[in-house]
Amino acid sequence: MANRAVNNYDRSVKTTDPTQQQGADPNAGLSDRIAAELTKQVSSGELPLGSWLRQSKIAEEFGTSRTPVREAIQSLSATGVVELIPNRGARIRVPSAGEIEDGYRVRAELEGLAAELAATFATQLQIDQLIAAEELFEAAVTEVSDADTSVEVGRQRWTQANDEFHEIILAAARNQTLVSALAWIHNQLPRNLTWNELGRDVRLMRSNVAQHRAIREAIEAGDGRAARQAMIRHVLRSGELVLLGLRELD
Amino acid sequence: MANRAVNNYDRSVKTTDPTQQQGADPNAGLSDRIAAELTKQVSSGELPLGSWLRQSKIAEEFGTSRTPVREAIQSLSATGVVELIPNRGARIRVPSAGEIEDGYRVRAELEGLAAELAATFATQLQIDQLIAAEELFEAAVTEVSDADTSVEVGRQRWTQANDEFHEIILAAARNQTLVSALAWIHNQLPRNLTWNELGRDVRLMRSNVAQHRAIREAIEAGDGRAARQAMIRHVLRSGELVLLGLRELD
DNA sequence: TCCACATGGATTGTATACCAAATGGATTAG
DNA sequence: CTAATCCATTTGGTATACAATCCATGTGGA
Repeated sequence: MANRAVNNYDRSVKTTDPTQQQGADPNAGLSDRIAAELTKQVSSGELPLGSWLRQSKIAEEFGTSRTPVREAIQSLSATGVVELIPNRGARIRVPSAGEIEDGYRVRAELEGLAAELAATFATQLQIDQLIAAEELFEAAVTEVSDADTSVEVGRQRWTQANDEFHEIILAAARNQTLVSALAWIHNQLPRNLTWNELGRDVRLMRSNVAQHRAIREAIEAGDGRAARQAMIRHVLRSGELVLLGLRELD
Repeated sequence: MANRAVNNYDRSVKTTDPTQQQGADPNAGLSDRIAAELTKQVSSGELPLGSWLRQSKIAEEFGTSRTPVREAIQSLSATGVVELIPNRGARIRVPSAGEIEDGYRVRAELEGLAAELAATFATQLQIDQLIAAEELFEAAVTEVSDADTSVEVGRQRWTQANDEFHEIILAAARNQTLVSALAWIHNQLPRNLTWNELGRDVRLMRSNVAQHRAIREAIEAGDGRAARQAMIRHVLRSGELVLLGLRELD
């Protein structure tokens, strides 16, 4: 019925994975666009972990039939965003403590590789971008310390800085499979877990900023081994923080 | 019409990814079963790289309607087995040289981590299983050297030994995310590429067997760092072999 | 009071039919 | 030999129907 027209500006061959990035989707494939939008909503926390994905409701929201919605859900299941329970539907995966532990170990390895590669391939421009991201971090810290500004602002600022920092390193690593692999693992491990723990304590944030600086310095110095080690430590500490937060819930 | 009854021996909650392993599918979800079967056929080379997946034909083969087939294809696209060309259909992805290079770099890292973890966690039983796999390797080598037996037998034997060897290490690593991550990358990089190069030259095979032995010895000695290094070298060499084979085609 | 069991509503999973849009190749015109 | 046109095939999406399944709720009995 209410069917919005599809704009066909541009023919793209679309060789990459659908749900990979948060970027606004081009033309190809309603199901892909729905899948991408849903993953974005999961990552942003707009859709809470453990909640159900009702096909009819989603179809209504997007103004489509159930068919492309079901295809999208299949994609989400394949990428691990969602778990499929037979005859019950799709539920947004809430990782167990064990899965988080395992996941951060793998993520550390991959990001460590990215840092090592970045140490040999990074351009001066990318180094400068890393430094800019660090300044964003410090801005976020002072914003949180400041009693005036809301917590939400600080959260967004910090998240953005963090995303940028890691994405710059990833770009500098010049390995497309690595990009895909990290996108994959970000679907397994919900992104924002870290902030929940970090945002409480300014000392933790300062420590975190220092870790980022150490990574950048190693990359700038072209010391691949040091960059890798610094990155691995950084990611593993984040994982420990998240696990600590989980154990508090008992 | 011709609709086979579905056996419901066993209710499984099915929390894991659908196309993950090659194992025969349980109950849940026709689309999942189709996706799993198709990925298996791609991995085994039954479906050649670059060929098209025709919805109608597949639907006919499985005795279903197009609906679950389309959902399965969406899953395959999400896992990277297939590339989706708008209005043209799904084609089995044939990775470029660059993708293979990047992919093997990532795979080396992940398998290296697995080997390191295995060095600390492997049980004596698993060590024995690794040794058994090594004997399978040697059997395959002699079988290939022997002019009587067909090449296909040697190929299957070697592939099985290789799969077993790496799966045992993976099991010994005790990290479920790592299992999933390697399953993911196996969908990006078709599995059997290595054999095509390895099978030609018995010296290459012997060298390969030696690499496997070195890995096992490091694991047996509990030397994580050595196991990681040996595994990384092993995987990277396989990647170089595959790349050499590709360049020959020019 | 509490447990076992039937019942009904909601939702998924699959089939079927239909059609617009697009694509690549064949055919035809220049 | 090239360019425009036409056409068969295939996808992508809508709509609808319906069996199977599951869960919650309520009912009856010990």
